[in-house]
Amino acid sequence: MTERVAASSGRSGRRKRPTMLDVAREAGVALRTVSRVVNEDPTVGAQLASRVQAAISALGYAPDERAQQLRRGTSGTVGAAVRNLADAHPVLSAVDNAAREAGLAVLAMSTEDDEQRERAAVMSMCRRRVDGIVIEPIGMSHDYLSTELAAGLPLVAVDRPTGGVEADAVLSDNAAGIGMAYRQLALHGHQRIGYIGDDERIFTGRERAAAFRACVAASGGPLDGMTHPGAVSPGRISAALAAVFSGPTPATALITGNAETTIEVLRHLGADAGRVALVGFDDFPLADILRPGLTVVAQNSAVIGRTAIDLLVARSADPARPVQTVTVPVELIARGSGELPPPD
Amino acid sequence: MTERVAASSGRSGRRKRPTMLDVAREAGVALRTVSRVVNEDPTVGAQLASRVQAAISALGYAPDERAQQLRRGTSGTVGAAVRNLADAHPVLSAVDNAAREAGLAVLAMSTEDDEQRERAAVMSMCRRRVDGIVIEPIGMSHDYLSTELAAGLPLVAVDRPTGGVEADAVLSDNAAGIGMAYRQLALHGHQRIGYIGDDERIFTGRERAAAFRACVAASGGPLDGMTHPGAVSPGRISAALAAVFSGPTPATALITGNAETTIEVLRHLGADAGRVALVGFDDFPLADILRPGLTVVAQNSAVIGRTAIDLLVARSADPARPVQTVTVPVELIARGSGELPPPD
DNA sequence: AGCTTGCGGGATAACGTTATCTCACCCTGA
DNA sequence: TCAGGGTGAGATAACGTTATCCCGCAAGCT
Repeated sequence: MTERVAASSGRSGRRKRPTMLDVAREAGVALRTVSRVVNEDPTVGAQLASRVQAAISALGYAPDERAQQLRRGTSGTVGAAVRNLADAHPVLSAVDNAAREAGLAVLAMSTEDDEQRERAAVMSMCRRRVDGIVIEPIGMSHDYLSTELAAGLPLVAVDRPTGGVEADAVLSDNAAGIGMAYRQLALHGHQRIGYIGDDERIFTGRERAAAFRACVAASGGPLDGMTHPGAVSPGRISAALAAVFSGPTPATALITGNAETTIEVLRHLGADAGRVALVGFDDFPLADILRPGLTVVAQNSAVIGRTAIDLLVARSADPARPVQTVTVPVELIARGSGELPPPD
Repeated sequence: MTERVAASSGRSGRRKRPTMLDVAREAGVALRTVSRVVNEDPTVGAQLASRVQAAISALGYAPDERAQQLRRGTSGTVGAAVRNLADAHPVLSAVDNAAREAGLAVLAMSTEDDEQRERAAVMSMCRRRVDGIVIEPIGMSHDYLSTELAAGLPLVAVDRPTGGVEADAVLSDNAAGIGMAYRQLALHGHQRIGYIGDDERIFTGRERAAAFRACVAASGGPLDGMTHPGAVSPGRISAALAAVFSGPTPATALITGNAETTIEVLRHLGADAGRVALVGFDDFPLADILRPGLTVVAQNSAVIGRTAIDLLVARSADPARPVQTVTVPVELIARGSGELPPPD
């Protein structure tokens, strides 16, 4: 790592920031008048206002939002406790946009799929007195939030419901998505379809595996050895793949339960990836530049994010409104991999 | 979108949050004593402390961090103004982790590559009195920050330097990266190499294009028609590709100047992608599952993020220290696409 | 002229915390 | 018995805003 020290001698040390009082003195008016100008109170005269404005820009004054929040009692911020900040997160982006339109800033924190970190992040948000929290729940139990909820904290769960406490939630239609994937493969001649997905201890893993089993049962297909939920680790994926594609009646097609699994499966299939019919739950960037293109069940992140903020704002306005769960439809995007015929 | 209204009657309305004074009354002690207990001041007696603790948990009290910040004069928060929140952002993740270890929370805001939004985001952070800002600069000029910088705001630019004001910066070694890419292709027999990259109005686009030209000049190769900087739009990429691969001496290999360009190029190449030698600047998830695997020049996001926070903390401790620019090495990851031989 | 009205603008008290100062108290030593 | 120190805990003043109250002043009315 190369370090280059610039010629400049740096800054002039930390001066204290100008406060409203400084502006008032500079403009020769009372403190309260500066406040009025900042808040565009129409009762202040035009030439006096411009004098204050001049003082504001002369001093480079910017109001301290913490003090405003403290005084006003509202923070204008929503917390977003998301699983991951490193990977693509279209829902967070949608939340950010919707929040901005509602005049709210977003305090995003990563939970890294860790229950302790989720709790730490959420409690930190509470201490900051955010106006609401959007959470991708990790843990099974969110009892630690019951006091905050009772105090009126608007909380919206995204992707999975909260456990132990009642809160608004925005979920994707997991069962419908699995159904779409299954029907698409069946439509293209597949009778033996395998499923590899997330751990059933996780809500989405549970819902999708259950939906898959229901599809198989409904179509009268063979059930045993076709459903493989579990943690996303290279070893387990490899074993699951071996199980699905071996035995007397090997699968001819595969449904993967989330993006991570899909990618790990593709990694294992390697050069064979083009030969097996595959539909993945979750779209991801670059799914379209694979050969063949990857057929996916895509969640509608934009709608999910916006709905989450809508629910947050609604609860904020009326803390007593009934708890609501919104299910957002998913969409099948056919790109080729799900339309491959069986080997025969 | 399906809506389901749960049976529950919702919450009990918004109660006011308990304050330190409430705890003091509950425990029958003075306000100041509660503060001492919260801050683990050892001068408070054991049984009194436990009595206060009991009152705290009975009331579900959590200190108001805004008031603490106001009083203490520090916010324990760093702002992160990043280009994008929707796509993968390993640097942000590294910043988040490093900041957490330093006891700082991260207020992440997206600038969406928009100069106005960058400014709005940064000013909003300033109003929140963050202890420092990590920024991926968008605009050419950051003069609007000069007052804040003079007031001692620690500012660290990441990926690109700030314009018009002096600030610490963490940059990748763009020239070395382009050099690595060029040498790798030359090593595998390529003599005519093309470059498609970002607009030269953008710092990284400028640096990388310049480095590429220097490589070509140094190896005595043909320069004209080989360097194609510009905005990343499907139309321009398509035109650039046509230009590079046509004419009397078409290129046999390609360097792409950033991840966006790489992906757009792959999209255009389609089935031919496996036939052209390609090295991309920037690694991205899934680059390894393409066929052939994509050879890339990878930036060290983890080091970049950590260094940014280190610089921030250092400047916070000593506002007068000289401005510093740290250059982080890049790494070539050979996965196949950069090792393809020329067609002959 | 004296009174009301309206309006621009100033003093002051919150908001919830922490820092400084003060004080009451207990224990020790002479 | 009393001085002296150390210790635990309370009163009070900030931090930078905004909200409430109030006042001075000019104009319009009788």
